[in-house]
Amino acid sequence: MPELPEVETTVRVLRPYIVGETIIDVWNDYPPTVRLDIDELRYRTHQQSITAVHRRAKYLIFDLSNGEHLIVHLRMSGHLSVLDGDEPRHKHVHTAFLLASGKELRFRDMRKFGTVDIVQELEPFFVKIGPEPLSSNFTPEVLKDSLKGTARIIKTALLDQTKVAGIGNIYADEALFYAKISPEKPANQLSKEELILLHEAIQKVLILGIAREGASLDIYAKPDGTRGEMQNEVAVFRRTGQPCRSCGSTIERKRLHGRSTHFCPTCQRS
DNA sequence: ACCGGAGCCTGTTAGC
DNA sequence: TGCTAACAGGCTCCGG
Repeated sequence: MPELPEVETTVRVLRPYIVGETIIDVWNDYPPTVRLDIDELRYRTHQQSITAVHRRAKYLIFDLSNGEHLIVHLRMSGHLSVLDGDEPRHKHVHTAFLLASGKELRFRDMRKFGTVDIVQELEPFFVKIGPEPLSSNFTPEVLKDSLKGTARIIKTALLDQTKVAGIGNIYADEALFYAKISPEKPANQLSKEELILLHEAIQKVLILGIAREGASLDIYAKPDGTRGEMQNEVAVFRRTGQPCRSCGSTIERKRLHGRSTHFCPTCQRS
């Protein structure tokens, strides 16, 4: 489940291997991944060099020399790597960008939920996406504005990418734990103090996640195949039945709107 | 305008 | 032990 820290880690590890490479062809054996006609993608990326790689929300963005932007979303099981073209493709690779150097940017995706897109302008593509939680523009006031319009429970609101960008199930649970807020509290009922705590907690867990190079709980790994370390530092996520590291209470799990939610019933009372 | 739920996938795990 | 069913979860679409 790549979330902001996992995508950011992918960008950082990939960058030195991919910037300066030139795309000469695209291979694909599962068309739904590519959100446009495959021949059009091939045409628009042909002989384009990759000038930069960056991230917005959970999307990876490859800037091309013609000014266009290749956008990849890893969704549940996506993984990007740069390998020699003569190495056999893993069976879950469904899209590959053939590079002039003979290498390939390979998109492995067991669950096939991932997407590849290309746009001329970034802004329209991200028009519905909420603020970047690690940008200097993201303040407790911005978080308050994002949440004031919704009576949904805070756990669900945090997963809504139009409210705040980049948070998924792991970091939502972790942030709510550090902010000592019940996942079931209505988002628009958070006090000013709670908004400040939640803002701080969101940044804390995302920064820690990036520092640990992501959480390899299931199949997430860095582009070079090595694992992140964040799974060793989670406070509540998938720690059901284990003692809370703060108060010793037993961590509970509850299904909220179809998402498993982990929390400490003592620390996260209100 | 907003919300909840189904659907998309397949490897792993739980349960009979 | 061997099978099936449930589960995992980000995002889009659809209906209320």
